[in-house]
Amino acid sequence: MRRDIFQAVADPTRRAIIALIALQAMTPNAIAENFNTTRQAVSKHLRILTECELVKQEQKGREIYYSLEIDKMKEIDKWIEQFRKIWETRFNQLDQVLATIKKNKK
Amino acid sequence: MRRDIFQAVADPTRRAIIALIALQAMTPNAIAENFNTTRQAVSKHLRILTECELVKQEQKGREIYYSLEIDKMKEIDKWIEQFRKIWETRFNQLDQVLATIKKNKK
DNA sequence: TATTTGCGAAACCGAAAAGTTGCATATATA
DNA sequence: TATATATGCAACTTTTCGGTTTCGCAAATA
Repeated sequence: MRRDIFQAVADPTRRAIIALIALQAMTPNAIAENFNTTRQAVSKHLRILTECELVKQEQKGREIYYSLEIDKMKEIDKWIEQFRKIWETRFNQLDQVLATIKKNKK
Repeated sequence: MRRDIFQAVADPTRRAIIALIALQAMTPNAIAENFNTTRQAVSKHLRILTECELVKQEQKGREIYYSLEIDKMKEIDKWIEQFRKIWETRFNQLDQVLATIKKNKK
């Protein structure tokens, strides 16, 4: 069981679930209605998402509402940041090259 | 074969390879030296990364240099963006709440 | 109280993935 | 030219993953 956030996000259904519950909490049944799978399959995805703390539960009677733990998503953003730095640097360099060309044309 | 960028990035070894070749191109042998796996395993990872266009090759004699296709990483960033919006909004809301508390204290 | 509903957990299955081994090919080098 | 080196590719094995089915439990409802 690897259960890290990148592995959790690798599955397209789980990404869809994440997007679905990002703004409002939903029950497993309600979530499952949006997909071509059974409630149990969704339940399994939710367990994986819960295990890596991407999702939190709130029990209301016999219903359980799942919602996104948005802060956890920042971990992915944090990993991406190192690459963002690279492409921003390159963009600035390209920008300078273009500026130089423009200057020389005058 | 799913071969999408999220599945590619799910593997920790592949993430390490990506980080390794982000700044300078490297040969499979040189990359493999950084891990506890065989060259063939690394080669397989590189193939997967190449297939989803995260990595590009440059042949030099009998050596092949692999480097990161940084633009492709933007796809992950793009997906994260929708959530960044959410947490930034919440942060601003929290900020307002704090400002209001401060104001009322005066 | 009996039945329905919402849910998680375990057992099972088929497909896919990750790693290993062995081999083929092309480029260096002695 | 013979050998060593760098690499990719295919076959095979083991593990993991996603899904379904079945079950049990608790809460709602008739």
